[in-house]
Amino acid sequence: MLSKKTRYALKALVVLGKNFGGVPIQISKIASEEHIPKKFLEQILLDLRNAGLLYSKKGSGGGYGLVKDPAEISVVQILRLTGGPVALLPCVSLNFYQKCDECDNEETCGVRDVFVDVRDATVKILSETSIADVIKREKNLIENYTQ
Amino acid sequence: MLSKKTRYALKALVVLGKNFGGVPIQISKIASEEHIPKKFLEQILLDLRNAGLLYSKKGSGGGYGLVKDPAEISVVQILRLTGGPVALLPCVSLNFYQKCDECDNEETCGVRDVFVDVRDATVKILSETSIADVIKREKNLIENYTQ
DNA sequence: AAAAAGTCTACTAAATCTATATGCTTTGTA
DNA sequence: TACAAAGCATATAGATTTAGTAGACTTTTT
Repeated sequence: MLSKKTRYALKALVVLGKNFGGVPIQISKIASEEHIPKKFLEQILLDLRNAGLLYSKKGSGGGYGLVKDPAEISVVQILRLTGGPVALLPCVSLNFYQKCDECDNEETCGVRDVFVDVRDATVKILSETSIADVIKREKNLIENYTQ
Repeated sequence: MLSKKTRYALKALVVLGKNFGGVPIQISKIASEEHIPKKFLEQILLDLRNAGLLYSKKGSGGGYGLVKDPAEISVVQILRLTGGPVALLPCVSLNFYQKCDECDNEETCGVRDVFVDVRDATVKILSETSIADVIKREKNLIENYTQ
């Protein structure tokens, strides 16, 4: 399961992605639109800023904006920045690997082998999907929904 | 991430799967072989028994065994029995669905749409993989490893 | 100067997960 | 028949993680 932090980050990035190229958007605006606790969102956006994904502007008329084109930001990147492992087992994680306590030899673990496949399938989808793609999907869904 | 409970269950089922058709295996044997805390494993196997997956025999010479052929037990089934959602978002889970607190309309949520795809890919792999398949994978890994 | 907005750190509350403890029941066997 | 082996069942404790809150500070604009 993704953490709330990750979900909130994705939601916020979609908002910022739609606004790419425009004037900065305030935390409080994103928070109220997306029903995210403001102080929590503050921390999250700060992390994303410190990771170089967002720029910020203080003072009146300030707020946050994307540094890069939303087409250049993949969903998997956000999961890794905000949450942690994409894999379902620590011994299978590419970026948050941890040795399996109970396995004598994880090279020959059949369970692990299955979850390597799951990880690969998941990473494939999430690395091929950008914030821009999420926005496109949303548009398509809205079109078909109101028909 | 899978819980320890789920991992332990899978490990235990692999042991029991290899033994399918033989005499019952004791909790303590599985626990020591697989480095699983015995009392914890007790609870887990009890759950699997109550779910109809295992039979048990009390008293001397007792233990646990699979009720069904390991080829008939899918990995996804074990996750659902022991852990919970396979999906990465509650609003996307087939068996543990929960409404998204922050979404006004989840039918048109682009983020959700992406994680439906991820869920489908994961469920496909894990429902096509049985305990027998895990055992086969293990055998293949061992063969290639010792070469 | 004042207000708007982000920055930073610390803390707390709640939930969940992992594991342990204790006593009970059933079954086989000496 | 007694005893030991093994599972059954429930309660509880400890640890960890997550989610959210608080408060004081800095920068920028008007």
